Amino acid sequence: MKKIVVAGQPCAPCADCAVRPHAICAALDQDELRELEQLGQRLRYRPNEPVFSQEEIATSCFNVLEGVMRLYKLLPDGRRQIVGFALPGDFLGIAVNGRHGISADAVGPVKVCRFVKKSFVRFVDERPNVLRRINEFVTRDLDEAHDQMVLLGRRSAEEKVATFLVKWRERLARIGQISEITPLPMSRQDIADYLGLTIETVSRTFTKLERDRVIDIVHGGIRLADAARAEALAAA
Amino acid sequence: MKKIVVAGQPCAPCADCAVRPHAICAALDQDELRELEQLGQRLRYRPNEPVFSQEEIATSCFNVLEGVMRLYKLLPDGRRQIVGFALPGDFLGIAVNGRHGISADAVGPVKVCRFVKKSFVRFVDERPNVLRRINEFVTRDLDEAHDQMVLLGRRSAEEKVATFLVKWRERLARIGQISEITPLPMSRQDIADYLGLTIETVSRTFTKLERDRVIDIVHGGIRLADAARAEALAAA
DNA sequence: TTTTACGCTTGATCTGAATCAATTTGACCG
DNA sequence: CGGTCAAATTGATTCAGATCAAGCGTAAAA
Repeated sequence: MKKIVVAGQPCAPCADCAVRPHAICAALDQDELRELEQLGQRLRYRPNEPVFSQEEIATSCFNVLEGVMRLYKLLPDGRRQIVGFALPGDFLGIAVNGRHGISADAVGPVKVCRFVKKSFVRFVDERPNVLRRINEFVTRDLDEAHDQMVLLGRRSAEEKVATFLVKWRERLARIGQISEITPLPMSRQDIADYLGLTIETVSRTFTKLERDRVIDIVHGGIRLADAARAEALAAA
Repeated sequence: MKKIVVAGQPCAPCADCAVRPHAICAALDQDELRELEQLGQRLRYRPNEPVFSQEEIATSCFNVLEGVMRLYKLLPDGRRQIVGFALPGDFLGIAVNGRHGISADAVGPVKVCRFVKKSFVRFVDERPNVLRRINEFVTRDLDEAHDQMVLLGRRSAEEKVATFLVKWRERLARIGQISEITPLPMSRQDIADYLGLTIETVSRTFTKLERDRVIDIVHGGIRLADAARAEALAAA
C-alpha cells in the first residue's frame, strides 16, 4: 500500500516531542504513539492568526507544541471574554455537538499538532487509556474554569491581576519555563478580557502593584518582586 | 454467597428510575444497569444540608434524582461564588486529585444515588462506553462554564438576571418540568452569588424587569411574560 | 532620520452596582 | 391569632471601575 503524503510538513517524530510528557500523548505506548504520529500534522500559525472559531464545525483537534493561544468567546456586540490561554501540552478542540464552543487564535508564533477529528475519535474510541487521559484534561479544565468564575464574580481588580500573574508564572514553571522575569506575551487588552476588566484598569493596577513593590514591570513581562504579597492577594 | 445489606434504604430499582434517560446511566445496557444498581445507594438530604465540601477527600460520587443542589466555592473571607445548580440527571463528584474542587448542598429536599468512588471507578474503568458518557457530561459542563465566564466578566446586571431566568427555564423544560410559571427554589442570595451580584441588585433587577413587563414575580418563582424580550437581553 | 502607528499609561469624570440602612413581607409557631 | 425571625424589597449614599480624553514610548515603515 502506498503512503499518501499530505500537504505541509510531515509530522516530526513524536519520539522526541518536547511536550509529550505534559500532553495527552503521555498516555500512549510505543505502538500507539507510532500510530497517532500518522494521524497528526504539524502546523505553524503567525501572531494573531485564527486557528478555529466559535460555531464553526469542528473537523480538527490540536495539541499545542509551542507558543501561546488565546481561547475566547464573543458576544454579538463585540464584547469579548477570554476563557483561557493555551500553552504547550494543552489539547484543544473537543466540541460538544460537533461545533467549537470557543474561538482560538495564536498570540505569538504558534506550533501545533493537528489531528483530523474523525480519525482521532476513531483512534481514541478503541483506546480507553487515551480516553481516560482526555477525561482528566477536561476535568482539570473544568476545575480551573470554576476557579476563574470565582475570580470573575467575586474578586477586586487588584486581586484579579495578582492572581493572574501568580498563576501564569506557576503554569510556565510547570512546563519548565522558569526564569526571573515572567514573560507576558499577551497584550493588556487580552489580560483585561481574561479578567473581566478594561485595559485602563489593568494598566493602572499594574502600576499600583509596581508602586507597592509587589512587581517590577519590564519589557514584555514582569518580575515578581514580592511573591509572598502577590500570593496573599491571590489567595485572600 | 450471602448478600450484605448496607445501612439506609436499599437501592430502588434503576429499571424505573425517572432520571435515567438524562443521566450517565443511559449509556448502560441491562447487565451493566443491574451491576451498577448494586453499587448505588439512595439517600435523601434536607434543605440546606451539605452533601460534600471543597477540599474534602472525594470518596463518593452522586447522581441527582430529585431536587436542586447548589455547587459553589468559598473564598477564605467568606465570599461565595455559586458555579452551578445541579438538577435531576446531573452527575457530581468527579474530582481532579482525589479531592472535591467545589462544595455542594441541597437547596430544597434532595434525593441522590450515591456511589462509593472506588467501586464506581472500577466499574467505569472496564466500560469505555460509560467513560465516554461521563466525558460528554464533563465536556458539556465545561462549555457551560465558558458561557458563565462570559456572563460574569462581560455582562450587565440586567443581562445577567435575564440570561439566568431564560436558561433556568430551558433547563427545567429539558428535564420535563414545563409550566407557565418558572419555579425558583433557590434564594435571592443564591442567585446573587451565581451571577456575581449582590442580593439588593438582584432584587432591584427583578423589580425592574417586572416594571418593564418582561416578567411577573410570583410566589416562589416568576412568569416569563415577554419571552422574546428576555431572550433578547440574554443574547445581546 | 522622520513619520506613522499602535500599545500602553495617565488623568478627569461618570456611572452601575455595592454598601449602608430601613421597612415590608411572608412563614412558622406557641 | 399575634409574635418572632428570616427573606426580600426599597431607598439613600458611596465607590470601584468604566468611560472619555490626552499623551508617551517603542517599533516598523518611508
